[in-house]
Amino acid sequence: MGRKPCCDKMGLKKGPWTAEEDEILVNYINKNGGHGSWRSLPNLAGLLRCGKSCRLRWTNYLRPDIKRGSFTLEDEKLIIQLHGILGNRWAAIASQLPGRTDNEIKNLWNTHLKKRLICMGLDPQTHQPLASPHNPNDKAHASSSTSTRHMAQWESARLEAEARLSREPHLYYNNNKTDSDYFLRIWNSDLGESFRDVHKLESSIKCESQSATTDLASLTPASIVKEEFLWGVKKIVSDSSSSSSELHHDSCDTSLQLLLDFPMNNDMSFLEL
DNA sequence: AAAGATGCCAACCGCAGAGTT
DNA sequence: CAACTCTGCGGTTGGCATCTT
Repeated sequence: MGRKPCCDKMGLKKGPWTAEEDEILVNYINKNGGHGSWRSLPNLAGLLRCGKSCRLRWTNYLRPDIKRGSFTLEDEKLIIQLHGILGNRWAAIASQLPGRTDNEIKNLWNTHLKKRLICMGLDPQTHQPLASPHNPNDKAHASSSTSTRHMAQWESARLEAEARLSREPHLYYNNNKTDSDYFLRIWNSDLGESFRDVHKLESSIKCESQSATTDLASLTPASIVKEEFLWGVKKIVSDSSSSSSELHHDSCDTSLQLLLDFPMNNDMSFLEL
């Protein structure tokens, strides 16, 4: 659905912000305990800017929790790892680096990190070795990347949920509306913890004896915890979603399957470069 | 010293999704 | 349910700073 840009009004100032404008904006937000509606803020605060420009200036520069200064090596490494999982989803990446903005990370990526990956012989988009005509590792890489992609899929969902919760913490307690939020909530609960323990145990048994696992799982308390966990997830979904569509159930089932296959030891070593 | 190239980053633009009327 | 508003996001750009020739 199309919509007119908010900056089409004549007479509104564009370009770099002055110290006076910054001060007006900060004072207004501090005095009113928040920005309220961005659209009406410029009029109320007495700024000749559009709301969008004010929001950008605040979120990228004036916010009190903004971290200034250069990125550390650890930060850069984390950004590269997260980019490998999330791609160009700068906001999701920024949510994992407190005090850093998506714009800042995007700029860092475009000016430094992208080039660094290219220098290392890696494709900055896929993080795979740049295609070479006779690279013997290509085949092995393709098969290993399948499992990595699977884990990345789950991690991506988790990060998105965390990003949402960090923006709107109230969602943690009520009105959870998306699959990722449901899963994060129950995943972090006591039930989720029990499930992880059980699944870890089952996995180790499976390594030792493939055939014994199913019988064991069907008879021990492990299966009960597992069933209880899955029931809990489904219940949260059905309780919270008044209009459950076919699509919703499909994605729920898919996520459940991913959940069951996700590594249980929180080992993120597969992210290492 | 001057001109052009390159790097960097704040800010803008337009799209999309969610919420509201 | 359509029309509209608000907000967030990612891509892109303008302009200043620095480097190179």
